[in-house]
Amino acid sequence: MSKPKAPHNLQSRNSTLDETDARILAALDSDARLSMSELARLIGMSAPSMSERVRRLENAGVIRGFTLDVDTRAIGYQIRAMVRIRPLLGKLHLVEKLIQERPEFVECDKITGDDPFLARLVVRSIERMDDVLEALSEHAVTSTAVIKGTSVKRRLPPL
Amino acid sequence: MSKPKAPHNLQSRNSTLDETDARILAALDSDARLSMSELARLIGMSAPSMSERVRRLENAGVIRGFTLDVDTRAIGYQIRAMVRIRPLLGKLHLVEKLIQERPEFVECDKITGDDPFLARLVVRSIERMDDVLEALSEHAVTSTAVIKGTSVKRRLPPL
DNA sequence: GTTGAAAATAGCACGAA
DNA sequence: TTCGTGCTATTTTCAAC
Repeated sequence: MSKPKAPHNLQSRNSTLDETDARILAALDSDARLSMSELARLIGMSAPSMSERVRRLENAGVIRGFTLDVDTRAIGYQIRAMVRIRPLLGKLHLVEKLIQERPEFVECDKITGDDPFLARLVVRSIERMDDVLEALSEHAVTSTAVIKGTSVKRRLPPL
Repeated sequence: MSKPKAPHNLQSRNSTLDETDARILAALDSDARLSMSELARLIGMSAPSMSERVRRLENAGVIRGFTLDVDTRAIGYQIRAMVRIRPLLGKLHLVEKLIQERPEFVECDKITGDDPFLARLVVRSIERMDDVLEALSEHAVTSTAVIKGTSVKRRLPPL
């Protein structure tokens, strides 16, 4: 009775997610601490199968981890900003190291264009922001845009 | 094995985190699915107390939620980019709505400066990226920087 | 994929510092 | 208040199918 499944391989490559996987990811994205049993109930299958599916998604590298969404304001970090960083000639690696070592930079991507780095900065106050940027000013030119609000909260792309 | 706790209220305001809370947040940030018992073992306290602390961090709004870290490449989204978006005169709200309705924009902040929006875009291919940007071109000017890599993976600010 | 039993865990009431 | 203990309900895991 092997019915050849339709090769609806919509993914451009890799780990083909079926619709169940998509629903699992969506559910876990909204609450990563859902119990496997509850998740199984939601999707409509048994707990052991659910555990196995989730484990597979982890092993396939689709799920990289389970993380926290922390409100940095609630712990005293009042200011968030996006900072474009252009190291002076020959200082690319030094500047990258400085960014990595400054924990107020909570995220940093390497990007194409005039400014090699785009970093997310979280600080307790404007004064502190100035300190952080000042520390870079000897080695890089920075452009800072303060975050006024959020239009789209982090979410998954269409599955 | 109890250490005398000093009221070192380091937070600039709000929800004072003690050192235990900081360790809890750090542990959950690296694995948000840690069981309360295991977490309790790590930190050195009983499971019920741990549950209560975590619940308090949630109620205080410090922990906003538990989320997934998904590798979008592993599900076929090969390209990531940061897009600065400047709506044409009078089109601010329209453009914001367009961004929100386009699921490939997985995050968007409202920022100060010439470009009101800075969005993270995740697409399956360059061609698809062009489609998305083209759809905005009638109402906004965009500047796109493709992400080549990561210097700092999302992390918590110093606690 | 399922079921069912054993081990681990979570949630609750209650008492101690 | 915050934490610990002991109890019960739930969940996880492992085996076998």
